[in-house]
Amino acid sequence: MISSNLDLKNDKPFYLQLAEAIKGRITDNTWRLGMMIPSENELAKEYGISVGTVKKALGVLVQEGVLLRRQGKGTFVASPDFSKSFSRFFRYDWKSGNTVETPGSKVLSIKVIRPDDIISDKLQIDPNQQVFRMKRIRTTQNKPFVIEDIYISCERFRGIETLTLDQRLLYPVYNEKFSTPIIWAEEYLQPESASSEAAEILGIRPNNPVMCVERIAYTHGDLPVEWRRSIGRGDLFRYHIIIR
Amino acid sequence: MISSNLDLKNDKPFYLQLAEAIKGRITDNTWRLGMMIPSENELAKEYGISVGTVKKALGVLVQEGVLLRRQGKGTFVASPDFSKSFSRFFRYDWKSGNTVETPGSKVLSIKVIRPDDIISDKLQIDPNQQVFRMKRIRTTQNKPFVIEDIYISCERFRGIETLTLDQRLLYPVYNEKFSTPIIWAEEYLQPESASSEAAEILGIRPNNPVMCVERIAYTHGDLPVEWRRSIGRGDLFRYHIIIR
DNA sequence: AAGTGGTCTAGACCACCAT
DNA sequence: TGGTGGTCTAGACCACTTT
Repeated sequence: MISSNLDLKNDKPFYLQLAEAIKGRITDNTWRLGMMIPSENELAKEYGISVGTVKKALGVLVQEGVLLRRQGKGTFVASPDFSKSFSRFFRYDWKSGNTVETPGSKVLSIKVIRPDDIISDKLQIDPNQQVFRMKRIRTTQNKPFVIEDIYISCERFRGIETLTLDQRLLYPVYNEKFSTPIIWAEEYLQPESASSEAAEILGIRPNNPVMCVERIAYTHGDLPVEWRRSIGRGDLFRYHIIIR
Repeated sequence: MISSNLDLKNDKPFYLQLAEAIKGRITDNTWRLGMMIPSENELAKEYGISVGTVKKALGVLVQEGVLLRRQGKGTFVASPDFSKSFSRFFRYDWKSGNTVETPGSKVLSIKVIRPDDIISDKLQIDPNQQVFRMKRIRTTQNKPFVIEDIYISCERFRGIETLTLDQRLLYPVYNEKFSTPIIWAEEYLQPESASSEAAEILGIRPNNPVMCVERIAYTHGDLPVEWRRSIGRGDLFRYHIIIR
């Protein structure tokens, strides 16, 4: 076993060093999403530390959402499910007892472009590298309620333009076809008035209120891999957040 | 020492029982915001459990933001600072290198009213109990950018109408004058078009975009104590959120 | 029965803070 | 110097899952 041993000279405690080592094995795809990682006893033996310290390291990663632990079964690399946190933000339950419904989606266009400064900055890529620009609409009950403008690196997502993306969530595609799981994201929200083009697509009147959401989605290593700008119908948009 | 001992028959582990017991002492104001609580050794002795288990209980509460621990000093009841999380949501750094500025505030009116169903429901109070309704504007560089409509229980906040509230943050007042610290809050955001009255106050045109934020603020025991509805100028509003 | 994680103990040693 | 929390050990016993 070629174990990358822990460093006594490092001022970081063992449990944090181990947590980073585990994250490293996930980042480099040694351990993939959903896979079981070695047991507490194996890790303790491999790194030459006590089981208690291993437990502490694993606890940190569970807290961060990187790992899942199941008593009697094992410890697994977590598979973040963004479709859930996405739908949380829509008032699907607004004035109706409807069941939750996954929004439909339709790709309007995918083009290869040179990124402008904002996009290359957000995606942390070289401005000379090309990116895909995808325009997409999302629907509920067959009516468009969100327009999305999505930018991703051509290099990382080479070939995505040949896939069938209609009616699919993108993040599972990123994960399964391009080994790029989305781990976390940040969003910026602001209210705007609908442009005439947006209003026409969304079936509302120009200058009606819309919510503009900018999102940067990150994979392992806090690497940004997608930038998107969404315009949502104001009357269907309700964002819920807990502040602690 | 009248120690409420832990329950072996309870299926909850000791460390969770202890965490709840500590939260109870904070809720009933035995231990107040900012106060130091007994040391690990004292708690272990008092409850008849090992120090390791106490450490685990305290770790849970640190994670929840209830406690703060300082090596060499002690463990303290955390004082949530909402002014910070509030200002996070405004684009004070938008297109300018300005330093962060606490918004000014001016109370337009405080009235005693009977709550409607929505408000008595949100505040979980009897519909026959009276509430204060406060209208307030918040300013930056002496220009209004948010209109607030705030509802609080007359009983809990008896006498607040006699205080000088202009240019003050409300949550420190709740905490210091009424022993009601705000621990957490939930918000609902949606985009709207400015009404003519709102537009006049905010210095924008009717139907310009505004952000509507509804907030329920909770004190200890998840008890709602304030409901507020804010209308913010769309061009000055930018909400930032991290999704994990 | 064997292996997993979950809880708990009773220590040890360290780093930090006050006095 | 004594008290605090932070790290770490080397076990024990339990609950759960799989074979």
